[in-house]
Amino acid sequence: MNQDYSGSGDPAKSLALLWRRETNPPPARGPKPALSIDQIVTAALKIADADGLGAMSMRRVADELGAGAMTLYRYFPGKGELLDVMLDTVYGELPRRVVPGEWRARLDEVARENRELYLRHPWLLQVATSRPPLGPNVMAKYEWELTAVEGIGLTDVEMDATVALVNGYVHGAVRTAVEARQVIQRSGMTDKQWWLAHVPHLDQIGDLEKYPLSARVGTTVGNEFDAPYDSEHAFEYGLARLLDGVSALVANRSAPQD
Amino acid sequence: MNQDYSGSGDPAKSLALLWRRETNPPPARGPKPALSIDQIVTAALKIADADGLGAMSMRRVADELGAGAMTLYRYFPGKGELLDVMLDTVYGELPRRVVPGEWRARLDEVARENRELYLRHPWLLQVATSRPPLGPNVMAKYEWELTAVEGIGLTDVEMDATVALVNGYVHGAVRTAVEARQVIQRSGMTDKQWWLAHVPHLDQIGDLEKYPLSARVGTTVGNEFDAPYDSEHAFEYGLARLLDGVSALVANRSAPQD
DNA sequence: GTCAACTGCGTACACTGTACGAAGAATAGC
DNA sequence: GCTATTCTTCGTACAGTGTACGCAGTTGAC
Repeated sequence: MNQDYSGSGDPAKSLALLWRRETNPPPARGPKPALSIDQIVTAALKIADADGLGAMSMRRVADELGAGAMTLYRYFPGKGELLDVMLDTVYGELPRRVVPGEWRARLDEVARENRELYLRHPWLLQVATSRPPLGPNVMAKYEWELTAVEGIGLTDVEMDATVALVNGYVHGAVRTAVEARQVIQRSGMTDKQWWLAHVPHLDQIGDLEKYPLSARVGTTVGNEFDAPYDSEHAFEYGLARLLDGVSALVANRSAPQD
Repeated sequence: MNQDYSGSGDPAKSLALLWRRETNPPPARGPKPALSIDQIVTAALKIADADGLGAMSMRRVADELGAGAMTLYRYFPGKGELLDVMLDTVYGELPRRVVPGEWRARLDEVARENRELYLRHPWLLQVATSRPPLGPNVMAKYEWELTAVEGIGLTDVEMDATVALVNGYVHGAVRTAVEARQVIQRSGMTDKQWWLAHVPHLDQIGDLEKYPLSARVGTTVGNEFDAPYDSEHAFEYGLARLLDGVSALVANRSAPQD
């Protein structure tokens, strides 16, 4: 679900980092810093993108920059704050296109842009965002997402809930897809191979006839997709259902019949 | 998203553990084992429920049982297999009620039972389930979930996708709720306190007027719920939208008009 | 030239999963 | 009862983690 990391410290310090504002005038005496916030964030992003959050240790980031591990603590209070800045930074990659026309097209765009972002930076899926770092890109993202559902008859509360619903949906769908992709890599087995390795033992142990629906549906799905889980299809199916559901609410709001 | 843990080993050994089948006759010579699979799983569940998956280390589980850490490896090939058995065990807590009447009531029950389970065992949210351990309760759960959408006009593929959609939705909704609950505990601040601590600095740093929708909607939501995120409301809202979406599909299937 | 202020970073600590192998216990065969 | 065999328990070790502490060395003001 989440790493525990999030900048737990002083809001002033965190916000200064996120918006790249120096709170104090630069010190007159002493050596100039050899690194910068941006350099460290870039190095950390490179590692997280390539090898995952688990591989992004302070030592590894420092190595990447040819520095000692403790040096990073001159720039960030801790790993949590580094992660906060990484998050705000990649949110900056969102094109944030505002699609003209219907709200549904706009909300669809929100879902797809978020999906692309998660696929490009799968470590995002591990970052808790219930109290997001209030950097420029986090703010702009929320504003853009609200724009998609503004002026279509929803209340403010419904607007917020709808945006959260779409975000949550995309998060879950991509998590499932990425999990499936990673497990193939790690295990060196496709889903079909994995299944075939289990069936004979399962058959010997349990009464497979007790699960007739699972057997029927599992077989059909397996044949259709050559895998128990086809992520592309699942994403499209789920998004269509979700937007249909929102559609019903919007229709109800614009033409209430009771 | 996920801990990397899952029993990566030999299917025969994993399935034997899950179904509690001894593959070989019990050994004649040597001391009798002092522990049992069930004892270890019970201890591990107690720790995970109380303090989270992060606290559930092999050493801690062993301590709980008054044994040495390495002793556990006589019973489980590794931590992954222990987690597999834990997962199958808690799935056994699902009442798996089959609600009579409409499919929607059944699917609603599926969502709510899963929600209860996640709330009772939040560590479940951290366990990757793209290749679930094929134990008795995992199998029964899938069969029960398919029962909810059987015979309402969906194809096998749509049945599987619908069940996955509902499961994914519940996972995401509870994850968000649990995250919010935990962050309050850890930080000792309510969301409102946290927000109030940030606003003055934000105001000084950025141009808050650039985010008019966020300001308006954020304020309304904050007033309405006394928190940026009210999990009960969010769950109900999202589930209603989702089932409405499925409803549209089911209606289309039972009365195709094109 | 002196000194204060600053940066870089080595070391240390308490954790993790688990490979290895030694120590001890229980039984079979005599 | 004795020995050999087989099995269980678990101490130690290793390569990791985030980061507190404090020392060494650099820079610029006076």
